[in-house]
Amino acid sequence: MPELPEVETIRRGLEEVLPGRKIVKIQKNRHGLRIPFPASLEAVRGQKITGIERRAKYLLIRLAGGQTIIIHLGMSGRLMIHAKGQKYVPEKHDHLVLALDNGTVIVFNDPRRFGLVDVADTEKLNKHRFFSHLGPEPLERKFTAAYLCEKLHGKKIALKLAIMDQTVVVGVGNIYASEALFDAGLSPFLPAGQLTPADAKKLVASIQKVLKAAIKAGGSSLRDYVQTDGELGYFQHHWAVYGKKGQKCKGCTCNTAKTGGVQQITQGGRSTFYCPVKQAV
DNA sequence: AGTGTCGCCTGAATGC
DNA sequence: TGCATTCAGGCGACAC
Repeated sequence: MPELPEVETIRRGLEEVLPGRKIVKIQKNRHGLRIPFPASLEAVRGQKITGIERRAKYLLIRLAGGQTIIIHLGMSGRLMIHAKGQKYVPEKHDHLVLALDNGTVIVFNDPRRFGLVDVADTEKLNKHRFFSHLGPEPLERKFTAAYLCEKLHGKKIALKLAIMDQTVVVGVGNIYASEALFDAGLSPFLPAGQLTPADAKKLVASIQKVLKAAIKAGGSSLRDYVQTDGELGYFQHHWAVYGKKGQKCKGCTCNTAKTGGVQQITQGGRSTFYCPVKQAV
């Protein structure tokens, strides 16, 4: 699924082709995805795109008219760019198609339909229901060990769930939560409020490290992830613990015959992978 | 308020 | 072989 690094990679791809272009056609192939397509989506026709930004896992397409198209890819969403001259052949689950004034076609395909598209006034975006409650971006200065300790103070919730909480920090999904905790050598079960300042420092560094590495790799997390240029990519990414149940963790020095290797358990209805040796409570 | 659970959805993987 | 079941998960809604 697209997590922050994948969304950032897509943002960079879109930034290459969208700014300066005008949207000339909007084709809705169904009434909506997780939420209905807004009536105001029609009003973006004829508008010029001024920039592409990202907040958490949301893509933000800025329009000259003062509005922003909000796109979330959910679990299985893809954006594909068909440059002028590349024939657009409709595929199953192509839900929204935007045509630009230079012949480029942007397609939002999402089999599982957990994604969403909305339109909002750019100036009021921070008050929008998708954004008003969000915590800091993990790669920005506000996300520090001191902030994390203070935010988690008194919480009994498991650390893994805490760092996936959008109000704590955005963009850390199920895969990177497991990877970051492994990198930091912290137990996913630790009551979040018990995180020491020293370990918070490690955790912040590890979250930033794994996200940056994934962005550098060009986004990576799902097998069916497709880059915005339509090319398949990065399926070969190797996780340290994610998806490695029973196997040796990255750089493993454990006696896996005894430990059973990487453990897979469920927290909050989601799979958590961890090394019982390096991430002991 | 903090915490836990559910449901949305399809397709791949697994089970019998 | 083929059908049925399970699993994957972001995130809002809801229950306690």
